[in-house]
Amino acid sequence: MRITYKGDYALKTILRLAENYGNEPVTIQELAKGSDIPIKFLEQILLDLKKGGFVESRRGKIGGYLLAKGPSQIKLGDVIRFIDGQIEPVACVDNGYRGCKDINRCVFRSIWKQVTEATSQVIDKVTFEDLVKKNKDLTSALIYQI
Amino acid sequence: MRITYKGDYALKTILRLAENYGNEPVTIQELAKGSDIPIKFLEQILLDLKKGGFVESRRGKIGGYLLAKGPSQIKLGDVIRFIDGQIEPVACVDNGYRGCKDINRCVFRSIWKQVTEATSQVIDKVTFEDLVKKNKDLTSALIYQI
DNA sequence: CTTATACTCTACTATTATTATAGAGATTAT
DNA sequence: ATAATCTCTATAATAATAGTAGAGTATAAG
Repeated sequence: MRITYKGDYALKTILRLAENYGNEPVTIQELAKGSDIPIKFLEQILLDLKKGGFVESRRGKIGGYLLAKGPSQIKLGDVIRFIDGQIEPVACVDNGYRGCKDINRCVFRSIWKQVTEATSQVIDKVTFEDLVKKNKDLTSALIYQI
Repeated sequence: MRITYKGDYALKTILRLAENYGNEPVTIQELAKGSDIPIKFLEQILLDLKKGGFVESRRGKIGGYLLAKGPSQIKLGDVIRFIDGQIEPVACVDNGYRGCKDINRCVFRSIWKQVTEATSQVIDKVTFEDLVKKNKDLTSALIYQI
């Protein structure tokens, strides 16, 4: 698995919208500025996320973006897989793969499967509800420190 | 972590040399042909692996490549890290990273660390001695099947 | 019904990493 | 000497990533 900038931006944006869940839509402008993301790049990412069913949009004067479902219903792994593709470290773990002559004899393949499985365990057990909570705790802990 | 073709070739080559451990050097020619790797590409990879202390070479008529240490002393993770770089899914897990404004408040960071840790657990516990054995078992099982 | 605001869509460009390919040079066993 | 083999550097082709540009569409509000 490799998280690209696109993926990183997508995750940050979803987190931001998760924190805003239940409130008014947030504009691309605000999202971009708040997370330090190039606005035109974020536009594309948001369109993707919309196609993926993660966000909804409203046009016009009081437009912006909203989470399409509750933060508890979006797993971290869902977004990662949708934006950055399969989490496998090599293509050969994928079922459609036909690059290797004798894939069934490949001792590495089972290793990649183990890595994939271990990674899934981590990213599929965390929802954005968890992340919102965690983020709140982190921030308040920091304030308390000061 | 992402295994590139270069990494894949490197692993296959080390495995091949591990199987040959204790015997005569194997030429690039043979290694390339046996694992279906472009020969000129493999040349470069072998030079890298030599710099990394994984293999030794002999020039001249009966030249070729040898493993520089015992298969039990080479972990899968060693080769992966050396050839394909850090196994972290994003750069920010790396200590030198300074891309994020408030990295200490990043809820994703701990996730990436967990993924990294889980991946290490898999790739650092397997040596090429293990892989040679596993490969032998796999092959004989296949023969037995026929 | 006009206007300002905000999302939508498609095309294009720059940069970097990956995956090679090419060819001249150096070493060594025979 | 010479044939076989590794060594080294440069270059090229392709694809992925990251970002930019601009014209178009929808909508709330006056």
